[in-house]
Amino acid sequence: MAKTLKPARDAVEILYRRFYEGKPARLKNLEEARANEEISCKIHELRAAAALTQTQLARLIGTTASVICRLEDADYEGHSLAMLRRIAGALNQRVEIRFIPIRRSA
Amino acid sequence: MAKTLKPARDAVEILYRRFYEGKPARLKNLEEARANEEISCKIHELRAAAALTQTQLARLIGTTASVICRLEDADYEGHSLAMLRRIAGALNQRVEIRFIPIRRSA
DNA sequence: TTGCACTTTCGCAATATTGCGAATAGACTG
DNA sequence: CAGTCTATTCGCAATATTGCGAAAGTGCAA
Repeated sequence: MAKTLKPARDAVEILYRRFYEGKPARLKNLEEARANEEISCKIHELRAAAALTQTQLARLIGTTASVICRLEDADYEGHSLAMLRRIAGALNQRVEIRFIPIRRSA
Repeated sequence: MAKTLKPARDAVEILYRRFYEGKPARLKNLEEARANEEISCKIHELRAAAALTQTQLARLIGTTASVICRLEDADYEGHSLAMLRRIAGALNQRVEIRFIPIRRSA
């Protein structure tokens, strides 16, 4: 109440301050969630770009539509390299993995 | 016997022709093996660059040295995104994943 | 040679991911 | 409306990855 913070710009910023700012563990979870979401999104984009249905892609990699659906769910946390490679292979892509340094802002 | 191939340059090329050329399944396995080897190598390099022993890195990510050793084994096929992220996180890196189109040479 | 730190290999239990069918929901068309 | 195609959710078995200790293999220095 006291410290007179300058007013937050919007709801997102308010929520960020309340739940994440200065809480490394939560920030880490947030980053993981974003990373998973990104992968799900890429899989969906790749499939869409190839103009395939979930069932068609599933058959290409030897599994079922429900599995593809699970992979494209942004909340899915079980992404594996093996599955990414299977999908990439079916769509004539390869998976590149890079480790990128993070500059920590103290 | 007949077709009069021009002589192969070296043993590697001979072996390549005998076992891989024109055999997509084997080429795919070869590519996977190379990808796994590359990841193992990167993990090792990252750890070396951070000047950590396997035991030290293991403690950073909450596991044991034997696990790290397994990951750095070039023949290991079980690399997972989860583990790569744990290692990256401990070493202040992030894992970037990209799908890259393969130009198929017919 | 011994000691010491580090690495590697092995086996098995614990956990996580995948396989897959069934049921449901949504969108679109005739 | 029914019919069709697509997407989503659920549960559980099958497979894959991880956890972890014990034992043995390296390399180096005293």
